[in-house]
Amino acid sequence: MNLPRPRPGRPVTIRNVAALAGVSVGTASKALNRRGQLRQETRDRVLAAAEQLNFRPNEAARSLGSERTFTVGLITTDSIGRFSIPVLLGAEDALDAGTISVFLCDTRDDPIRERHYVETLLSRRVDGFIVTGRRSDPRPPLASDLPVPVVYALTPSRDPADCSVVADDEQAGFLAGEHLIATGRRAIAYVTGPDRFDAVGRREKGLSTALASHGLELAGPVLYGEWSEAWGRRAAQTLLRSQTGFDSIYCGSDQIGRGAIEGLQAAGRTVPGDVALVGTDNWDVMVEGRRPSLTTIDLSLHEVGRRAAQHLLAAIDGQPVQGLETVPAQLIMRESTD
Amino acid sequence: MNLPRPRPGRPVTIRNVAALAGVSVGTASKALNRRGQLRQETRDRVLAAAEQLNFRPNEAARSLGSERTFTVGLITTDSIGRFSIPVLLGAEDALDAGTISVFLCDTRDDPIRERHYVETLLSRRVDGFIVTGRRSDPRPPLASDLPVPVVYALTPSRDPADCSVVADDEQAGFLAGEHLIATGRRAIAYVTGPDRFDAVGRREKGLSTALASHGLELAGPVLYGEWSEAWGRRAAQTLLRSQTGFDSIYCGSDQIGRGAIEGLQAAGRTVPGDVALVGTDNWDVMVEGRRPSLTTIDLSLHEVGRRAAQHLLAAIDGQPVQGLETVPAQLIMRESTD
DNA sequence: AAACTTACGGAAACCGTATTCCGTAATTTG
DNA sequence: CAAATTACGGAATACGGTTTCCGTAAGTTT
Repeated sequence: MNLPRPRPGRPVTIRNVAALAGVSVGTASKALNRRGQLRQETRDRVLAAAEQLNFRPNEAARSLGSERTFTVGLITTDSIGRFSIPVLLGAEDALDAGTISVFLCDTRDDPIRERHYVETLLSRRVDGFIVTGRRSDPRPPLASDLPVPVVYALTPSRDPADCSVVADDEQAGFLAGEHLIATGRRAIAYVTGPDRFDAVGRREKGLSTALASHGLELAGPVLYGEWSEAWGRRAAQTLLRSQTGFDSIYCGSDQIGRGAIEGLQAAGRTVPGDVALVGTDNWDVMVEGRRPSLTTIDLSLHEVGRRAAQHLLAAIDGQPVQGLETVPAQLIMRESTD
Repeated sequence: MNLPRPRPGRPVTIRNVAALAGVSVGTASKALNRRGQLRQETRDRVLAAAEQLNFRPNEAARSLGSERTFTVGLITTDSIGRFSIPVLLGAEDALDAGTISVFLCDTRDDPIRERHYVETLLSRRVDGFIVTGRRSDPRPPLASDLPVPVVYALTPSRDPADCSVVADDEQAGFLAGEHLIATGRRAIAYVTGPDRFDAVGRREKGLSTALASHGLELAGPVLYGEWSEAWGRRAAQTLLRSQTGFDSIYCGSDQIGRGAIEGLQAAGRTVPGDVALVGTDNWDVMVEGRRPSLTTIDLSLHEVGRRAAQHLLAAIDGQPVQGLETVPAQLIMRESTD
């Protein structure tokens, strides 16, 4: 056999363990992986040797034989922003259970970087990809004919055959509408971001559906603007100046919601007394930053990430899922509605 | 030679490339890596074959021979929060230049998870670790006698021999003080977070130094509280009620700063007319959310991450750096000071 | 006690790539 | 034109594991 002694400064190999335990490499491997038929005494001897040398098997070497690397690539297009973080953490939750490690890559919306990362990760033989981004608008597929499965989280693929997990924007609008109606509001306005965002339209649809089912219509035209507090403030003023009668607002983000609260209060209106408000995102800092705290719709991004990771694991396991999955949103009630 | 044809559904190997090009594996390897002495025609033939088969060398296999994996572990203790993100992005910037991939692990402040991740990443033979967290208080070293270098970013190691890169809290306080004095303020109050945070004390020290150099002292006792807007509001009221004369406040976070602005305005004071304010963190959403926008101290966390990664690269390269490095903060002037 | 199982553990092949060494063919030199 | 270089590319080996195959020794059966 003639096995080597540990070389200082270099990682301990299974050969060193085998040498110390006085067995062959093959036997050592079996002992460490609880395979094959070995005497208990032999197993123990090997395990003790491994322990003593602080042996850690080289995953790269293992994966050479075994098809899988237990590694996935997580590609985010938006610099790890407010939206991708919960998705990322949710994904980590699910992957962790399978003791899978995550390569994180941030493309910063640059297709060239994206291409480069995909290449790099393919060289590392990741078992699959999760792709996420800031917006819920569809994006082009990562690449055609990749050798490993891909799941899109939050930002779906434009190809309907790909597996995508997204938030339920339509239901978000619906929940907001139902809640406001249930708490006695009848004249609901909708203040939101730029209308080029798909989410903006989908939420309107859900909101309108809720209203229609009670024989109501939106109070005034939809107010499109930016996703900012400043826009929320201005929109509130606009609403007050216009002759639109309204007793509540559904806001497309918590930032808009917070701005709207400020705008209303500055004009002497009370919340929720005169006007009730529902935001979107459940962003702690915005929602709790000011009195009254903001009732909001939580889009369950953590769950979006978790489901995406689960689908990826299934696909890696040979059980791919196709098409779009929508994760339910949740209403979180706070002080801005009653 | 007898080389195999590509097996469908399995990654293309260098053998397949060699077979297609009609050369041996060794020759194919040389051609692909621009090594050895080969006829140009042969190189081209191999490269063409690789191209045609869409060959990507297996990094795991490569790293088996070569000491290095071009991979580092990034361990964050705080669920990828507001503070670790810029650090992380800065690190990515620096690592990207070396085409190094990043394993991201989030320990969620759990030492057991941390231990587990370290083991996992060591098995994957990462070339080094970057450790980051939420607070600037020192933490215990990642582990003793790790076989690879570690650099701490933002959160320094308790062992002074370790390499840590941190923000300059003392200078942050100093800059705030100098700026307020330069703009004509003489009575500066300090509203901040819990005094168990090291950063709180260090900023006070810097602030006091600036004041002392102009023959001034802090206006009233330091107001310790939470890192929240609510505390900022309350602290403003407290200051107004107390008989402390003050014409400006240095706030330990932008959230506190924003709350303070609200508190002052609610009491009829103008900012910066009656009271000037400087915040800390340069958190866009807080700083720009409300008029007047907030002058603040940017702790250069992105740079902290970048430097940490650079030190790690150097250490991996055999040029380790020991001890603490402090990255300068920057004053960002906006409307809350004049 | 001879024949047959079973338990145990070693040898060897394999995973994908890089590298060292060496033989052969082509080219240059005397 | 023979001898000495040089150019080229194949074979072998190493990297760190896992797995298959097989031989030997021990235990069981009749």
